[in-house]
Amino acid sequence: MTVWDRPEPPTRPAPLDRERIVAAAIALADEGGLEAVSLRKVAARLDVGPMRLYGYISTKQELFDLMVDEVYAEILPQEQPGDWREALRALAHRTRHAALRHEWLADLLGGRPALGPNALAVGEVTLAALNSLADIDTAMRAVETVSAYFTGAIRREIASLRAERATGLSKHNWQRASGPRLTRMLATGRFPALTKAVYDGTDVDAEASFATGLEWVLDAVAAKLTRPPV
Amino acid sequence: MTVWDRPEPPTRPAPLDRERIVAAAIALADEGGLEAVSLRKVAARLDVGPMRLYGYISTKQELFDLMVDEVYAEILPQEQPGDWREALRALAHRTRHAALRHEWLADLLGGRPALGPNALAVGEVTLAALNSLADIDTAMRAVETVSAYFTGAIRREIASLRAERATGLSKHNWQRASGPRLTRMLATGRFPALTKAVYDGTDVDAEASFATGLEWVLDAVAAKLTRPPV
DNA sequence: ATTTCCCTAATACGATGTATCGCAACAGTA
DNA sequence: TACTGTTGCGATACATCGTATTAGGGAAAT
Repeated sequence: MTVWDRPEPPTRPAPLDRERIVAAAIALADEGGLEAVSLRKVAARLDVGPMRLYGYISTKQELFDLMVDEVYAEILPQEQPGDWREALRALAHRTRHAALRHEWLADLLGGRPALGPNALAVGEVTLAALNSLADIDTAMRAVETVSAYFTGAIRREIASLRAERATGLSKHNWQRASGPRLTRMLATGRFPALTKAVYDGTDVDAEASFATGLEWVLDAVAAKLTRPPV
Repeated sequence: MTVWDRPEPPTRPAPLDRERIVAAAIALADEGGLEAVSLRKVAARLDVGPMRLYGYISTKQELFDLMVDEVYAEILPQEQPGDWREALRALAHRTRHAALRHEWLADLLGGRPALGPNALAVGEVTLAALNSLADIDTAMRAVETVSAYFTGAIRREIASLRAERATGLSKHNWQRASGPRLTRMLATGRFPALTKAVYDGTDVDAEASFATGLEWVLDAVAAKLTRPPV
């Protein structure tokens, strides 16, 4: 019996697992933003019927959760950081860089509790860095405060970045020059402080402004950590 | 010619303006969250064809922008606040309360630059409160830092609130008791700091934790404002 | 060899955002 | 008063989406 006589084996279904699914979804999101992620497109990229995915996730939201946790793996520092301040600073900057690599992360950050394994691991090393310096409650408050800051700051930065991209102008230049409505509103004189800020404010690098605000918040945390040393 | 003889006048199209549209959209969002807002449903609530809305907005995203700016009208304080600290504190708390009234705001906050008239007005009074105390750049940094904090904190709070609502348990109790996977993961011993936080941490009121973190950040800002008095 | 069962793919459904098109009522002119 | 142009509204249409349901076919069990 030659090869020609034997029928082809039936096409086996493409092997699949969550890792592959999440990777495909992240690739789509990196290319076209969150809105480019549809279960149908993810499935297509894996040569699979859309319904197949429901064996691995039961809702699109769960896919987003998995994507976020995958990014937390990038955020998790490889080596144990030095002191608490370095740990929190690193967490903030690593999260920011992850969001710059995966802008869609900004849309998801803080949107729901992150309870995946990698997110937990990040939480663990972060809390651990504060272990010996404060009681648990203070430590949690510190982490939450810093996290709130950088979550909000990252979201704003990505939002500005997208707006710039959409208009093709830097935010500052846009406000000053062609944003016609804004220019008109500022010209009304009803917003003197804003106007001064727009025209006289220094254009500062996004990373620098992020870092500055972060150090302020870290200073605040430091004050609370050392005040009652516990 | 009696009334009976005269034909009814032709049904005039329902009068419409942005205000009505936005109000309908906000009502829908308050009832069922952002995902309950569809142009069709907004139109239906106004007894109008869906396409009619495109005379007033050109995209669903624009409707969201209008909704957000409408909420900024609630956030704008009625009386001029006292000192800068009071101004920033009030801004934070008023935004938080607005988000508790309109939970969907948390999904939109920081998602894109807020440039509507009410948002600008809020920005104006906020910046104005810092006018005499710092140069423009410092003032902007202060506002941005505080805003980043409360934006992130509000998002987290609403996210937790929804998660609690979905499971019917307080976050703390849920972690401790029935969240089976989380309990199992903590039991592995791989997350000692987290475990301690979950089991030994005090359950604190959301508003108190928001306020505490806020005061920390305000302390930090105060330090930077007074250091170089300018 | 036959039957059972599970997994896959196909089909189906209701909903969505928005483009397009045709019409009907009004304004202005003859 | 008849006619014509214009404007803006509604209906229809389309591609897409998340997901429920169904039917089929290969693997495992008998």
